Amino acid sequence: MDNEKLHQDFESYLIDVGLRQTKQRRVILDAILNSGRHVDAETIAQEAKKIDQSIGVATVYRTLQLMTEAGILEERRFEKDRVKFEIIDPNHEHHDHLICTACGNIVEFFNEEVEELQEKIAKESGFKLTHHRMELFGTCKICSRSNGSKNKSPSKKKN
Amino acid sequence: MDNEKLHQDFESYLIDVGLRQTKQRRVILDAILNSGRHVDAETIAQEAKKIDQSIGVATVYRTLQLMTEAGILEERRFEKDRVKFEIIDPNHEHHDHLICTACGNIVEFFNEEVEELQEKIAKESGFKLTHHRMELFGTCKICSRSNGSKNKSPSKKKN
DNA sequence: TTCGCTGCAAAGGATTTGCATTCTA
DNA sequence: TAGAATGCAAATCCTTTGCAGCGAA
Repeated sequence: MDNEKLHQDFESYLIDVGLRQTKQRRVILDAILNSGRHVDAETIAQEAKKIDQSIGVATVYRTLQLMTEAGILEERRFEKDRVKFEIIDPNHEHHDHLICTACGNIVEFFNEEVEELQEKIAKESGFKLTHHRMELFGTCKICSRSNGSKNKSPSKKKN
Repeated sequence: MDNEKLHQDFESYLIDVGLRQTKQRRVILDAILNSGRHVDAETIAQEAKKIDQSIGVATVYRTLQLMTEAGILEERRFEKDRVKFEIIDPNHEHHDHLICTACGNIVEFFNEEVEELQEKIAKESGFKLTHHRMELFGTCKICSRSNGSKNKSPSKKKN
């Protein structure tokens, strides 16, 4: 992932729609890049505060929404409560997720057959697809091996 | 769908786990049956109040959770905020959903290839699947035909 | 200088919880 | 009768909003 390009893409978007570039927006994008894939707003806010203590949560939420509109971020709702954000890499295709319910680990995968099948199913029902998601829940290799007796708190592991 | 069987299944579950049968629980199950597939807690609560005015929302939420644990209800999170509930018909296989983002209509579908593919993908990553979901978003036949200019408020239609 | 952006705190909205009371088994 | 279940209201928790001051263009 090219961090510099992301900053450029975001700034281009801001100029396009007539919005302003601010220090906070740059800091928050860096915070996201420092936080790993699939992170929630709170984690991003904490990371942003490490760079600039004065940044408020409201700005983080507003910026996250803006970046989603800009198409550089995508919202994911794997869990009941928190929304997680993921950077869209324009060089990679759409992907889906495998989620380990024991340790919380999330694995991304891309499968051409799934993509084709989705289009086929939509067509059969007369739907014109805009987007889709496929999420597989289960236990990952490691957690399956440890027999499910460990790793009691899935929500603790941040990724 | 056999309403009587559902009541029986739920009561069997209550007995099994040592919980009590109450008027409210029966009423709430009837309310769900009266509300259609994919309804949120608020709608169910309203429907329940039609039968028994005194039923509180807390009881509805607690009962919904209980029924989910009992395996007769499943939670669905198609939208950002509200959780929707769907009765699990034990005679039918697992299914996935097509969601019209214009009118809010939800179409259920079952596709054997999808099921097989999911298992295959999980196996490749060493995951043991417990459950999965596939959601296709787009515009349905009717909304596509009306050119997207109508049906401004997807959230209004309850189903 | 304009008016978009920000931080702060207060507001929202769905869901949960504490508690005294009611009711099932 | 025990203690599970209920209704009510207050509490949560994430997210959004109002507003006055700040700062980018």
